[in-house]
Amino acid sequence: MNIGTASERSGLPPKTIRYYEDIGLMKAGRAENGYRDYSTEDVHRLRFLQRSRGLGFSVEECRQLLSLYDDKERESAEVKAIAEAKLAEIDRKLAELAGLRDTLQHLVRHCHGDERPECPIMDGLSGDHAAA
Amino acid sequence: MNIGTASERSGLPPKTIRYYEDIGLMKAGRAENGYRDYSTEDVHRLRFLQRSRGLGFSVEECRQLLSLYDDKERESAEVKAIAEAKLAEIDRKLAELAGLRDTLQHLVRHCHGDERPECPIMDGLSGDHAAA
DNA sequence: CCTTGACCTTCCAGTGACTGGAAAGTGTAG
DNA sequence: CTACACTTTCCAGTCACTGGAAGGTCAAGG
Repeated sequence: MNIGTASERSGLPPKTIRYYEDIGLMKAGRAENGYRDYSTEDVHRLRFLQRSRGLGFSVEECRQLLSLYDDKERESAEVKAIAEAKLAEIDRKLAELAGLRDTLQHLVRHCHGDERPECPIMDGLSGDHAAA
Repeated sequence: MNIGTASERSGLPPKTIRYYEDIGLMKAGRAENGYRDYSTEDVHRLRFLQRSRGLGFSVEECRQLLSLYDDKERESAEVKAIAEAKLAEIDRKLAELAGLRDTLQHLVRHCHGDERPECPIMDGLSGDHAAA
């Protein structure tokens, strides 16, 4: 199947699929006319990539995951370790983002938001106390 | 004061301060020897930038915020609108990240993580059911 | 006075993960 | 036959820095 179809079925834009090939993440066969040719298995690998990226794994982590995916002898412990590290990272990001949210919300709540120039948001961003 | 001192006091690396000057976000005076020269007010603006960026505002948003910061006649409503839009965006990101976390945690919890090759994480990443 | 080393300058290149667009070839439907 | 969608490659741009090279400046120690 052509790249357009593989794109639809995997949820990855054609540009991204070509990019993944460029960086050696996913190579496809070629038809006689020079067009890339994708098998159903290829589409599975693309979906795998689409999901992993969507779950926050970096391209390099996807490369690892993909090689484990291909390795039928791999140990599940290896996969679990990678996933757990990523989970911890997501938790860190969540906490950080929640902190930002609170600071910003505090600022917004205390701003009267009218035509006057006084603004606690500005004060909060420029002051020396607390914040992020 | 030199860029190194301004860097320490603002929390921004010298490279970043020069970069901000490059993109016209923050220009500094020059001493006779050609070194950049920062005033206390400059350091305040740098801190403002450091905080705003840390709170997730893009450089372009910081540019807006900074011009409002400089405009003593600005209306707080304007600032509030920008901050509220950013808050909504952070909430979206938080929800998305929480979703990822749940999916990944589910996967990790169901993986026995031993020497066997069977792995629910891999299945979850490659399968067609569910996931973010 | 000279050297050392920390600091400063500019400029160019690279990061991650794409995305956009140009120019040209291919396939298909009317 | 023509239009148009799809494909190819390649080059450039995005965002917000960051690294490094090559060279100028400055204060302290010998």
